[in-house]
Amino acid sequence: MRVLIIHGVVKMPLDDRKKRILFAVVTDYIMTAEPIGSRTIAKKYNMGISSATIRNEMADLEEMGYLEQPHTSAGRIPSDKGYRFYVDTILQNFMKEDLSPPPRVREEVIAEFDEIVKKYAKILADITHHATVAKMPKLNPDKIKRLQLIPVASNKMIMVVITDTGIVKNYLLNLCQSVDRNVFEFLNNLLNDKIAGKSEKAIFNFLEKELKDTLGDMAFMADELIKTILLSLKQLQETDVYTDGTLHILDFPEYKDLNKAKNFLSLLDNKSLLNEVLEPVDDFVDVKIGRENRFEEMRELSVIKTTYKINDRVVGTIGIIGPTRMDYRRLISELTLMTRELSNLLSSIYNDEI
Amino acid sequence: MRVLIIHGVVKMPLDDRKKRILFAVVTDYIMTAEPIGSRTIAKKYNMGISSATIRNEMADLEEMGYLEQPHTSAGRIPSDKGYRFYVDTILQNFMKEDLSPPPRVREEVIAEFDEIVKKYAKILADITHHATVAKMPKLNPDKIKRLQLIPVASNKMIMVVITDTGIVKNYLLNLCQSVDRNVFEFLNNLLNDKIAGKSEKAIFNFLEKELKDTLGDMAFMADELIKTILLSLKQLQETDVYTDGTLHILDFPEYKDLNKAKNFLSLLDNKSLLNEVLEPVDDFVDVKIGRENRFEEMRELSVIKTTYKINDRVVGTIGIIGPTRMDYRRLISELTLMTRELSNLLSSIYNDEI
DNA sequence: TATTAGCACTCTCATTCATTGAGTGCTAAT
DNA sequence: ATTAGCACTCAATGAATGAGAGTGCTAATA
Repeated sequence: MRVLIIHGVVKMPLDDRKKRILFAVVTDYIMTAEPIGSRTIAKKYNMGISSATIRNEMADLEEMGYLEQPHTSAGRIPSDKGYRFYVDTILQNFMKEDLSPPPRVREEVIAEFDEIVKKYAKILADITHHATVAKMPKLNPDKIKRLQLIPVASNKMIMVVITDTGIVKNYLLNLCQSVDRNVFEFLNNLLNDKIAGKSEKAIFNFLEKELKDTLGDMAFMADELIKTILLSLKQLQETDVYTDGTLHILDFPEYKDLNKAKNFLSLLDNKSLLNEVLEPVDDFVDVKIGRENRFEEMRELSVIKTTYKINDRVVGTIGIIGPTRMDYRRLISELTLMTRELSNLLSSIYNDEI
Repeated sequence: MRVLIIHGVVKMPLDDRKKRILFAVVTDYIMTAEPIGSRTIAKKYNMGISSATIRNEMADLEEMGYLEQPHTSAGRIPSDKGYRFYVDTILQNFMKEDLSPPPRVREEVIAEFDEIVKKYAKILADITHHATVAKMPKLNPDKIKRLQLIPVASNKMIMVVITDTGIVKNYLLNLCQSVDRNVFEFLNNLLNDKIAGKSEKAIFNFLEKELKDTLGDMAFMADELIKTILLSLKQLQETDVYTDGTLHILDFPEYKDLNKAKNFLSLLDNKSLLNEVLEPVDDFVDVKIGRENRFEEMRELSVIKTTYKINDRVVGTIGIIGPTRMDYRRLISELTLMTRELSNLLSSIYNDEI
């Protein structure tokens, strides 16, 4: 445990009574969104001490940075540091608890990877009444499992790219000449030989040097093929961010101010920022409170996030985002449960055979 | 022209002076969002008549239903009927104008159909500062162009469904037994023979009666195939609605009230309602003002929409949605221009050869 | 020494009230 | 038919006010 030494006096950061008062402030503020005063604490959370004593303790807590006062004659509210203390305590308790999930009945699914993740993000938003964010996997080129060209007209074909997590992307190719149908098998074999499962470097090498020669009298389609394959590589490495339940934030009293609401909603529209926010963590669950977030725009927001996996391999992140005043205990619990289920489901579908 | 007969007196609905006053009110209100009074009109739009005369005319216009008064001592604002008159006049003028579009440089595109439409909806939202809505095509089963099964593991395969507009859907199939790779050609030929381009009835017939027999010793995969094909048929007939620029509405003074804003945003989240709202029209451009919309929730909203096409075949709808106070003239113009471009682009990519 | 009661003080919030200003309808004059 | 003039209406604004909740400090108490 960290110890503060001030003026030569060894001082434990928080004695038990301070801790209880801090918790009372945090939990009450989470519920009511109103600053809470010494008298209220004394009455509501019967502590067995008078409001005056609590007043003194609160002054201490404020000095230590755990509490803040919106203005002189208001009650106190938790600071980021206060929430942090609260969350750390909660997380410790979570760790101790038995985390084996009540396994739910698995539903029948035929859906794309993204659809499944989106569905879970939606459910999570529904049950938590918060905005949720999900990040879809980013893939390495060597995760390409198969490439398939499908003819759709004499001078058009569709290229389907399949990755090891079953993600499918497709691209329409317009060719300047017609292609005979029976060359497709040759092309498909060629592409799968040279690209599927190969490293980015090997793929580039093949595209630059070998492809044109190998194609022989079909060299006219080389450019279109190269362009499309490069595009697909680029797109596979783009991560997709999905949000749901964004309108829930309008129910929070902190966003009765339209401008604040607008800023938050804009932020939730900013996919590239969310993408960074959702960088995977290897912790059990990661909580960033207020200014702990790297972005200035998020100084009044908290993010609870965790990763979802396929057979213990991290493939994406899912999170909850809201004002710093949030019910961390409940949300952490809901998030971890949903994520565990999602991971189970994905693992059972996209098992390592694919 | 329609004529009102009241108490035996033949009365033209709007003489020229009334028309000019009505237009002044509409255009001013569109800009300022403030009720406008007789004196302001007299000064700002120098009509050559006094405010008192305008006052009398406005009283008439109100009686006729073209104007409304928010409260006794406020100015007037246009009613739905007033906007309707304004819009009809505008549309007449639009019809007369030369509508040949200034053809822009066509950019290089490799993207899916949906992506292109979304991109145009986004641009439209950006330039109009309004929420835009786009409806993607709904497809008939007989528009399936190709079905392709792609093996990805011994007991897994992906089914790719391609329609005549290049829409690609894909489904992962989990089989209970392994399938030898060289049966795929047989399966692909079978499916394309029996399903691609066929009517819904013929497809059902094939799935129910022929499939199992034809498969022979691969009958074990029949159920999975049937399930997947039926799902894809269902999904192809689902229309997709996409929205963009929804946050622009928070800039309108009518949505400074958080509850109104929330209702509007929720409505824009309601895909199935938007889907109905965007039912295609065969008009040049369709404007629904306030209560002209079939939905009670939209009584204070207007929708401007039109269809986009591939070679004169309607494939989807794109629209602008906002408060009844909107700049109809400008928005109609922007919408029609963008839509014409979109149609051109789509026609050039998905020409009838596909 | 730690706690508590008591009190003066601060600050927000809701309410009230008067004022202002834009707009109207009506009437009488042009 | 048009306009000037006037009394009237109503929403919006801002100042004044009081209530209420909370604090910090001091002195009394266990």
